[in-house]
Amino acid sequence: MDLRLPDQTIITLDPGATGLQAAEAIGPGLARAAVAVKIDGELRDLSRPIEDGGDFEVITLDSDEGLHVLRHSTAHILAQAVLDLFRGATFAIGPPIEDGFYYDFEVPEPFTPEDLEKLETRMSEIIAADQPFTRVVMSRDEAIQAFGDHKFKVEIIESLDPDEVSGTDEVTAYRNNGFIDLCRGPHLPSTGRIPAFRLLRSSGAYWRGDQAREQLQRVYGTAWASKADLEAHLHRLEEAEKRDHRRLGTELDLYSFPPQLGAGLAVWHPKGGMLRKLVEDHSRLLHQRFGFDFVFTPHIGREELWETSGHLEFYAENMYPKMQYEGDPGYRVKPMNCPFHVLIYQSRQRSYRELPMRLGELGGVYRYEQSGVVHGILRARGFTQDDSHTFCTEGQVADELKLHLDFVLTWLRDFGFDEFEADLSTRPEKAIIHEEERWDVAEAALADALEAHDVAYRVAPGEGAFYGPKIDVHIKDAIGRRWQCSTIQLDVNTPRRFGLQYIDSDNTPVRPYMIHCAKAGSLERFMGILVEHHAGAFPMWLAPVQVSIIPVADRHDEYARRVQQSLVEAGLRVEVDLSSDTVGDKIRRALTQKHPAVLVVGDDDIANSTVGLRLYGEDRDDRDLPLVEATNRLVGLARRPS
RNA sequence: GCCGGAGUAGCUCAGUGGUAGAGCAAUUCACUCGUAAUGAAUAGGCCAGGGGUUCGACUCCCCUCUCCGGCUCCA
Repeated sequence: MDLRLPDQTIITLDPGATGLQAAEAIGPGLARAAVAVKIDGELRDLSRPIEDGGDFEVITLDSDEGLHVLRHSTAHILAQAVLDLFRGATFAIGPPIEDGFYYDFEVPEPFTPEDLEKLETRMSEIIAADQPFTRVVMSRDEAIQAFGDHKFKVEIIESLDPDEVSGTDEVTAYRNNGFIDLCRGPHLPSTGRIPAFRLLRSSGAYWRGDQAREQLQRVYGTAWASKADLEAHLHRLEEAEKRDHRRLGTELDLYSFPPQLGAGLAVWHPKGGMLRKLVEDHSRLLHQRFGFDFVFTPHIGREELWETSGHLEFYAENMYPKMQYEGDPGYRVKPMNCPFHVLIYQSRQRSYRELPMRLGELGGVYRYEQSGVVHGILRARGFTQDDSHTFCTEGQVADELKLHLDFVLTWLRDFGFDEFEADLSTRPEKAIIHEEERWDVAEAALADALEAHDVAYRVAPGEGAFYGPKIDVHIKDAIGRRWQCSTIQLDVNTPRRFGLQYIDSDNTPVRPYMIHCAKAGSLERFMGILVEHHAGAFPMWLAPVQVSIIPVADRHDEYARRVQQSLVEAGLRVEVDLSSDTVGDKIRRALTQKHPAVLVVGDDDIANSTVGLRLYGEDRDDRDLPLVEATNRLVGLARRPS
């Protein structure tokens, strides 16, 4: 049989040769590094015979697929250790995930940190024993027999679609020593091939993610191709912790979450308030540039409004309860701005000549999030949407969607994000919408808009809002994490529910389409992402304090204040450090606060009208710089991006 | 909401069934200094809140609140 290698060379082997033998035929070094092989795109164990030729690739720990195999095998060993050490434990599922793996168990008592240490020790013993993994093929009935003591495994076996697994009524399992686990594989040749792993934490998880089902104990771990890689990964986790927006919020004095306010509710301190103002200003500016008019609407509205909009039907669990005095109709705090904008549209009769009508608002909304999910300002109960609603004709939909996408991408780029991925979410099953053809038009228009902007996207079938399909734009931050921010949703339902119409050129009433769009999503969440993305060291145009001035001694205070005055007149946000600390201490404080620019002024500067300039992130300073020149440079650096 | 962990000075954290500790920050004084911590002194606490057990609770038990890690959900 012939195997075609990735470089297109062909090697010829006897049929039935194993993947390992094939790797040896290529080279002994490769064979030693091999953890699995890939034949015609299918990952397989090294020890498994190859019957027919095809495209062949050796998988090592240098690739994501190799790490996937490594982590999957490590998860098996975790399960093996748990079953060894905990009487009465049974195991559910244990897949590899990004950067690691987890395994879910049903155990009488949750795992403690000490338990994790014991498990790591046991796993190390299993790895040291270098037990070979053996692939076992069995019939479904045999498998149910073999896993009879483990109810979750039996449930999995019974739910497997035979056609999907192998086209036969067979399932596979992997055995090492006395331990066997149901698994599609592939696995490492033996347990000794795991170079480095660590258990990270345990937590609760539901069987199949269903709150109504058993609560299991999930153990998270990670595994890497080398001890150095593991250390690097643990270091990255620490770095992520250092840029945690809650920690930086305290350190940089941006915002806090007073317990007296309740979960998910933040107060913004002066520096955080400045950050907000800058973000809000930019939002208003771009709205205006893209042809949106700003509106203002109240925080509460009659409950009836939410009945009409359908939110009480679909969204009630996230809404705060009704506020009502005796004899009045009862009010709800708004979780969304849409119905209010609809009311503006409806305030008088509309003509086709007025469309598209684009209404924008920085609207404060409140949502009752489950207590366990609130997370700083990334997931709050009160937040501000940079919301807009566009009313347009069917013929305008495609162009409007393109304009909205353009707006969204401009916004994100201005804040320093330039890697995007989009999800196109299509009609969900729960959508109780009669105008199906409108859904089809809408979904096609969104796909067109994405293609017109050359944004990579994937289709998420059935994940649209109940009122229409949507595009969600995800950004990648400085340490590679993906965040969902912007959303553009085409709404075919709200105009119908509110009976919206406009008078067309032929004097007939027509129902408009509606487009919901949020660029940041939640301004607070977006600012949290900004804090983590920049690790608190904002680009100069966003920095609450742009320049701090440090007089060397207190006889320089007056000059420092004059410099401040002159920079403020140039439009900069400037602080002077008038404390009696040493220069080194003041510098340290300015750097810790991540101020973009530091000006040190002393005797020479007073004599020559100069300053010493040091920029954040540059470990050097520029002395004897004429103040005029420094001002020009700083003003240039502080310019907003678009 | 569920599972687990936690809450001690503004921040980071020690501590123990017998009257509460450190570092940083703060305040005062001295120092007046040229690019990441000058020194000394002072002040600061209903040990999250409420019940209980106990001669005695910050410590043990129960409830509530808030936070953390997940599940689930989502902007």
